[in-house]
Amino acid sequence: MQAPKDAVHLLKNAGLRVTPQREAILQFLLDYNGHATVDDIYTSLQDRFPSMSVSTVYNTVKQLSQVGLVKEIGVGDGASRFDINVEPHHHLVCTRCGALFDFYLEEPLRVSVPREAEGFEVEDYHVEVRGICPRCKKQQVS
Amino acid sequence: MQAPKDAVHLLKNAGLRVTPQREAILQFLLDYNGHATVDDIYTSLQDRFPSMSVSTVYNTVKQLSQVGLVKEIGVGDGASRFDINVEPHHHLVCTRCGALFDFYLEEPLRVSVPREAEGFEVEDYHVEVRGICPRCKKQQVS
DNA sequence: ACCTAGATGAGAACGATTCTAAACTACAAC
DNA sequence: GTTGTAGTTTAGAATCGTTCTCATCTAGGT
Repeated sequence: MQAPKDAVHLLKNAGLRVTPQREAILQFLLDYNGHATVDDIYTSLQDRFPSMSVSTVYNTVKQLSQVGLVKEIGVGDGASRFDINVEPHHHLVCTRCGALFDFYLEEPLRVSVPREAEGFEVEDYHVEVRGICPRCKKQQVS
Repeated sequence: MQAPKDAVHLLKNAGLRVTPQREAILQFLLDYNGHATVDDIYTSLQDRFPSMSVSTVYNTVKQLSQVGLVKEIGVGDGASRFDINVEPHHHLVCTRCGALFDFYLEEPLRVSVPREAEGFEVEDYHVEVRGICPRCKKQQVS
């Protein structure tokens, strides 16, 4: 039996209670093509849930992360972003406009733990590549 | 002529005005063995500069970053850290206690820019390895 | 239909950082 | 040395993302 892909079943399979807000938030992330911030989610769902609080969005995305349905990515200083792509992957970040692009490593990283951290147990890693995205490059006054 | 290593000359060579606060902040970072936060700097210099404002620390570390004398590293959510080690290097982060360790890659990363980001101009990259540091591993109740 | 653990909502609180505006000072020019 | 001024510092307010509190509400098992 394959795991179903609609929000309700994903929530149930993860052992989370199904509430309208959670369903909407997860569905939003499933439909959203990119890396949404809490505010993206919050403002996009204002129409359907005028009384939903930001706390609910924060609580929900945190729980979705915990059960592995979404991945939190925090690049630089700004707001955290939430990604429905939970496969291990990395990001290109535009230092001009903040745009974010996924990328995959051709081969896994070999980390040589330094002496002073001997015994460090690696859980995972994330590569943040900074640079200028094609759009911003075009807009450069040259 | 080699570039001198004391704070005053470093500031001058970088074209920054030499103020007592700047000198003290840069000297603190030169002496500090690790990754200091703005608060570390601010509280450590309270004795010598009781009236120094946090803004000054923020302004100064920002300028020092801009001229390449220090490197800002932002891992996860907490406060930014500032590193006098400006060589390209990466970090192990303990997910329990937040401890930070430097590490170097054995070979440079090969980044394959995805199609949707064709033309992305890579400036630099930073690898954040998450895991459990040896100290926290020992303290685990098993 | 009922009960209760868990979820929601409104707003306060928080920590990191940035902004503002007035007073001060490094340093180049005289 | 004195002066002028652009750049710096200061205190505190403001901002932003996020977490907390607690009273109300509800999903879902019985």
